[in-house]
Amino acid sequence: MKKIITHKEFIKQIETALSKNKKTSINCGGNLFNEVSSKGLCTFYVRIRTSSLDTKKLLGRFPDLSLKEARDKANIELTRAKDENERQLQKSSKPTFGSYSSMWLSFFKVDPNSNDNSHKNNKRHDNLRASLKILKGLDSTPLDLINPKIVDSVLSKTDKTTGAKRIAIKALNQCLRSAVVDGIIDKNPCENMLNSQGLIAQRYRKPKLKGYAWVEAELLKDKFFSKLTNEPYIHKVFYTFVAMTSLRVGSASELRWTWIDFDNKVIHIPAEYMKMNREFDVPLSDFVASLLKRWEIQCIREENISPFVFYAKSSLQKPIRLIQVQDPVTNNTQKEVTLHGLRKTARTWMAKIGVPEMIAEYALSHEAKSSLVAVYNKYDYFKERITVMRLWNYFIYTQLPDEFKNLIDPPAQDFLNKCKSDLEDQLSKVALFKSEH
DNA sequence: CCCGGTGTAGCTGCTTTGAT
DNA sequence: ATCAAAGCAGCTACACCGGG
Repeated sequence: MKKIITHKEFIKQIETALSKNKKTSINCGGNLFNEVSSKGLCTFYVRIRTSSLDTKKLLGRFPDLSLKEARDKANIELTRAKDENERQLQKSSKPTFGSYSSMWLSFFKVDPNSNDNSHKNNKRHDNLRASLKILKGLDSTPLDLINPKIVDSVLSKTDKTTGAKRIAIKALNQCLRSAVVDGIIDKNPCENMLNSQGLIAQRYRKPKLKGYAWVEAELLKDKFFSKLTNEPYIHKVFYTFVAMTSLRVGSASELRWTWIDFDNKVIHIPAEYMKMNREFDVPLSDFVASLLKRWEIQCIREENISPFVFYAKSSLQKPIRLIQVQDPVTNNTQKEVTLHGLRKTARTWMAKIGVPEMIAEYALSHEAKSSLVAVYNKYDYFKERITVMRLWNYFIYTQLPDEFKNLIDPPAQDFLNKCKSDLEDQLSKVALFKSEH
């Protein structure tokens, strides 16, 4: 290493260099040197040499900048370069996203020889693999250099749908979270990539939905039933059943013939098939009874003997897959109605015809508003619900197109008349109540 | 190559808990 | 006593896959 020269020596060298009228370099030691140009400009430079680069950086000109000042400046630059280099070295020691993610992914691969995970399959693994494929552009990036901006630029180059990209970001986050736990990176900069309000987040965020879609009861015919007239028999029975009983689709899909008591006019649903593990009795109206009876006869005629009222296509021993009945509804109604939304429809209608809050809530199998009431009030309003259900089912019946009405034995005319007058009575009571206030 | 079946993620809305 | 946040269970959407 060149020894550090003194101020006196430096001045002397500058003078000789200037007199030469020729480009000369004066080495001042410690990576600092001064280049004297042919035109007499004396410029200080510091040489910065690390593993990745070898360059000189301009510090200033003599005599504006003294030798001492230049040396101080040079030292600052050198230490900064050294730090930078160390960070770079550290960075490059981190594994790349490609290598880490493939290791991470292999964890989800189900080992067929292990009897521990016999209930699993490779769906999850395959889905994650698909997401990582979308992020292939990140494979050569070290883990600690991944940030939302880079992810965004990689994603914008692919032609996948926004939904697929969003899922890819979720997968990326899961992977990076694992990397944090493994101690490879300190934090995941993409953690809030989908949650924050930034421009990048907005590009991938899912538009918020306003609850489950539903329509007013009066629109059920046009917006729901009429759009499903071409569905198979079993689906039509399911839709009518769900609309009339206002059960959750999960409970309805599990319905077994043994739960239905035609004699006592009740459907008894065991606790394990209801939300919150509460057993639930549904009053069986004449409409629903007829609907189910005719369906049962049809099943026997077609020799589809199943413990389930709504059985799966794949096996008579399995309940119907919800997606089977769900998809036609979402597709045919242009997402204006969902099966769960029918409960809202029923609840709104009941409020409109003046059914007391308590009875309506029980009809939908909701817990009483106050837990104190729930503890002391064991009465389940079953008797009252019989009437409510009869009126609601009569109303649904009036909403059914012919293709659905055919599923039910034509009720006796005087029964229909009674339902009609009962409903009108109830409506007039509400009208009176309204007019007095 | 399409159609229907499948598991999972994320979301919704009810229920419970906790704070005032 | 009241209200809002957190927790939880169920619902829908999504992407994939295998069989026709």
